[in-house]
Amino acid sequence: MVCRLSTRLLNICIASLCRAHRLDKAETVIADSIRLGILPDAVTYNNLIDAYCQLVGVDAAYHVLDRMREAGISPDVVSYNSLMAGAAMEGLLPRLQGLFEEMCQKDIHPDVWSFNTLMHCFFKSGKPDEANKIFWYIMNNDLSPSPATFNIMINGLCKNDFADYALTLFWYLRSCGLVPEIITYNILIDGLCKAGRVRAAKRILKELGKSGSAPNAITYTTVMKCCFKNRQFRQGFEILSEMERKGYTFDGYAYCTVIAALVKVGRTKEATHYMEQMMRNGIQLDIVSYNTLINLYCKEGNLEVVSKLLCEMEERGLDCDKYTHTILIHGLCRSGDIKRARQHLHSMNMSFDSKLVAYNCVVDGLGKDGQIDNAMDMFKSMERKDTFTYSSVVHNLCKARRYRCASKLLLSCVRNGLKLLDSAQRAVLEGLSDSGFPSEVNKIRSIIRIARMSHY
DNA sequence: GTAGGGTTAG
Repeated sequence: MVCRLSTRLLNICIASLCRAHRLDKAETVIADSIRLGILPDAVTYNNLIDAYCQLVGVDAAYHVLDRMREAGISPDVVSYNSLMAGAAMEGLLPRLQGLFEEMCQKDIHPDVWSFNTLMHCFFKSGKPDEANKIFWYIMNNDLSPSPATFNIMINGLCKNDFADYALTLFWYLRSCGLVPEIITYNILIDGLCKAGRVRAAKRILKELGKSGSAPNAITYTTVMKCCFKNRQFRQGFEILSEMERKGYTFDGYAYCTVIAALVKVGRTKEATHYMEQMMRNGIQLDIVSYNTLINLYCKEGNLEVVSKLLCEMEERGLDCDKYTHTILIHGLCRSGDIKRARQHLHSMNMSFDSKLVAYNCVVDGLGKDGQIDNAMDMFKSMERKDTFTYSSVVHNLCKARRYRCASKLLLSCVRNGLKLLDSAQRAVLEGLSDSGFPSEVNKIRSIIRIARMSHY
């Protein structure tokens, strides 16, 4: 009895050390307890497996499984579920499948958690069909789906362009005896917003209001972000005020959303206010918050603080990502230092897709600097181009009054199934008509109309 | 004891 009670105390202690990321200390406590005759049980090891997965990696966690067996304790479904969650977190689908098989071979029956994790990893690995199969396996084999089953499905479907299917599942959920959670609403609202289905998202938000459960800070951040993405800044900032009025706690996500939006509309003073508040509230900066702050200081032209932040990141062992580089390149272009921007772009050791936005910045920077031929050269050298690449070049060609060249690009853009930004399209059409090519204008208009129809 | 929100180009 005493020993069992002590093991429970040991587990409470280990759980709290793991939460505090103090793995070394947890190991010392376990070793000391064993010396005192207090033996760890399955819960102790499962806690440890979970912590190793999150803090070190699934391989390190697997060693704990070996130690568990050596201590005469059989790993159970929780041990395997934790390991599989670790593999899913690292996106290691084959590893997860291996663990799943190993578990079945050892006659440990997978539960709905195991299947949920498998489904999640299939989605993460870009295999929505496989995930869908698992979902229907759960449904058809009476494995009692949990709310998480639906959350993972709805999230995965939204992120893989199946927003309609996600909506259907949302309405279907109740007939399985489940009630949507706040997470379910948040996932769906975000998914629909990102799919451009703002009206459907509003309907779900209304549904949340009717459900009796309250939106949380994540709901607010999600909806706010959706407004900003659609350039509805006024509405977005109204949601911000409401969030403040109602006393919601801001975390790093909320602060970064607000700061980035304020920077985008040029309200850097207010952005600085929120940044200071974020610092005062002791929010730990991660790579995304550093990028947000670097962007703010770039916009203000305070390059001294930018380099200070970069040093700080390095000291803390945080690597610059594509966003950091793109923000810096954009900052250099804006300050008129196109040469350094180009150098920085070429020093980026990443895939072309990760560099696309940075390329767009430099192409635009060259055009704005009056180097339209250099801009065209860079444009031609690009492996892939998007709406922004075309729009920026077209805009700059119009500025240089090279309307014929701009209209050719506009047409090739349409042929590639891309839409030019309205402002760029207008610039071409107005330019052509002003410089005496009205028939050209009509031709382009009808080609655009036909292209749009064929895309529907 | 899973699952959700944040950063770049116009």
